[in-house]
Amino acid sequence: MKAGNMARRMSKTRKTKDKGSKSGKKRATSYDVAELAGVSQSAVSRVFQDGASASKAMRERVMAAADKLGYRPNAIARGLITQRSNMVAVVISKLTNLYYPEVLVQLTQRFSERNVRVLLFALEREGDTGSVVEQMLQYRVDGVITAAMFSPEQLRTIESAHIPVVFYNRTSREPLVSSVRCDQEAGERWLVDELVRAGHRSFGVVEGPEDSVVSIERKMGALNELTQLGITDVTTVSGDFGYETGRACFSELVEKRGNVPDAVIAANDVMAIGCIDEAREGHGLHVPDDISIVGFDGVGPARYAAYDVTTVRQPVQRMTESAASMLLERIERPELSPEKRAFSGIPIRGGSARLLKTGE
Amino acid sequence: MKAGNMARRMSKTRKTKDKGSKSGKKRATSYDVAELAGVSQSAVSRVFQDGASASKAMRERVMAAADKLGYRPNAIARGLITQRSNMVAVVISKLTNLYYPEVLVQLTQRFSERNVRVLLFALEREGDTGSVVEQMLQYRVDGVITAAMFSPEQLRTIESAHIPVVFYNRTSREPLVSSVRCDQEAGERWLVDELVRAGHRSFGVVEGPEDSVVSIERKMGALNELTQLGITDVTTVSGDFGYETGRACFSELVEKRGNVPDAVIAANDVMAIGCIDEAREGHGLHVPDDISIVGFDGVGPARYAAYDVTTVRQPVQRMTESAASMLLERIERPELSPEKRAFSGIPIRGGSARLLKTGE
DNA sequence: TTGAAAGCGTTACCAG
DNA sequence: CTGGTAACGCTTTCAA
Repeated sequence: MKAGNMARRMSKTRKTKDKGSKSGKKRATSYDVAELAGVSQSAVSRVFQDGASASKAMRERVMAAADKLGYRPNAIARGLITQRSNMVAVVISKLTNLYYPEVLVQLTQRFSERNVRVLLFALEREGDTGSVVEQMLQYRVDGVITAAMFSPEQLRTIESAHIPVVFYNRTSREPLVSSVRCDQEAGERWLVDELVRAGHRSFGVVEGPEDSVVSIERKMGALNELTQLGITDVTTVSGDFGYETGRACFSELVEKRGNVPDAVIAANDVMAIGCIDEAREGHGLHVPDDISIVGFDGVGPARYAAYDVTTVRQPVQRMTESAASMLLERIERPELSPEKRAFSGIPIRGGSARLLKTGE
Repeated sequence: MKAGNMARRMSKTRKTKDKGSKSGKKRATSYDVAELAGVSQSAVSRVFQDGASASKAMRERVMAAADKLGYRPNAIARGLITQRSNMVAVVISKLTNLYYPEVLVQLTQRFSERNVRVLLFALEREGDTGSVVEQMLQYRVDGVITAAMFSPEQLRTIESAHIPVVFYNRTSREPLVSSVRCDQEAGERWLVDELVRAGHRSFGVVEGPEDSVVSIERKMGALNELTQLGITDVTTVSGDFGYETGRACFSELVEKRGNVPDAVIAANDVMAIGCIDEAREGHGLHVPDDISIVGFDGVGPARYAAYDVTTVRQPVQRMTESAASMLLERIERPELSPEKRAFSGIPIRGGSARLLKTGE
């Protein structure tokens, strides 16, 4: 029973011999450090842990040996024994509104601060989720944040592995999953209310890709509120969240109606900008005198002087912060029940819509 | 010597007993599958490998058992024994031109296709590289793609761990590192040449953050070519790649000069757009009749009708593809020497600059 | 083709 | 506080 371990230590010893202190071929292990420091391997392990018990003298000897050898604890090996990879999966797809590059960066930073690494998955089509699920499970991620949809079956697969999931701006019908989202219905309601208050009566609605949940939420939010207010002159067309289809949609809208509506509600800022350009160039209209155009998101270009889009900004910072902590909490305490958080968007009164002054 | 292993198998057996086929508490291992299939653990391992030798019968038995148990090979354990994590680090920073959200997505997809996972690192400040290096080494990534700078010392640290590195749009003075970049000097040269050919004689140059290598390359590319052509009436101001500073820079430029230059060369499209807005709104100028303004990157907003920026587009697709394959090649064959690839940008003649017609 | 056994580099547990 | 030893879940010889 001891033989095995002796053999191991011997082989270690051999390895250490045939390498200099720096440029050796294989990376140093805790055994190498232990040997150099003249202590046990367990001691080395403890020195590199958080709540470890190690005397000051020990700590110093070990540290000295460690950085002489360029030793770094192997996170892979650690993950194997602790059953914690300290990695979370972040899933995005083409349909994910990447007009916020910050989302990814901020999420990563939030996790970094808490000593958690991010394994990034990008889906070509939304349908690729299958292999992604497979991969995250193989890599034993501790949790998942997804801005893409998973099928109920995939969700069950993940859940059966006891991996907590947080949806980002994707509300799932499943009641038992956690999510963080911007309250898009409320945002659309604000936009519609303001437009109607200012006298707009006929509307065009430009929706995004048919399979985007975000787009559907926004469209329904707007349509419901319009109905609520008794507005029936509403025409809907759909694009893909991109600038070009924004332009195309505007023309299609006008053609379909046979006239220009009082206002256009676009599913996002980029399409709103497309609409503005097409209204101006393609139809000689003045924005907002002839027509009001509003978007959603509050991305950078919406603030460019040429557009100054009236929109609702997503509180990205708070959303990412929230998503990260919800996930980490659930990793720490798996018994926690799912939770859905919705953040209100921030209304922005730009020059692209003719609204009443605040307080009027 | 045998005792240890017996104990192991016994404990496995026990575990299997107290769990149903699906909702058990712990995840199934190859031992569990082996037992259920009535074969050895090695056999299971082989079935889940690529070039393995396993009879058809065996394969079927094992597969059946495996998905009854919801078994998935543990990539962490595999990495430990094979010394290959199949993960690469991708490093970005705030200064990284994230106006291309695609870069990250495409890189990730390129790696995915080749069965390699991406570990994402985002730096708050460029200075944070220290802990990032530490983390990538701890996680034993097989390679690194970085769009942030590393100090020579950090570079040596990584190299001494025999981890190949590819720089993305960061040329390093070090001759021994691989890199993929857009040839920004050439791009700026094209812009300057076209402007001068069309009669522009006085210039403003708007550079980005002082510590951004990309910005410096672009500025130097433009200044050198201007000098080359004998143009001396050049004023330089600097911003931070953002829209607001683009606007501020334009005003600063005019104030500093006491007049309006014939053309402005901005370090990127976003600042060019800022300049255009400020020229129009702040100074009542007409673009391009009163002044020509050019940018760099070829981002989406540069194509919006209100700006139509004359610019040079980076061939993002080819660059990411190239970066990914360069890195994977070097992971496969560590003896390969470093290589630097520069891709020409794609000139775009937009309406923001008064240029001669092609062929004139 | 198959199975037994030895690691991979850690942490966890248990005596001293 | 310290050291010895058993996992963790896999791949990889080496015999059979």
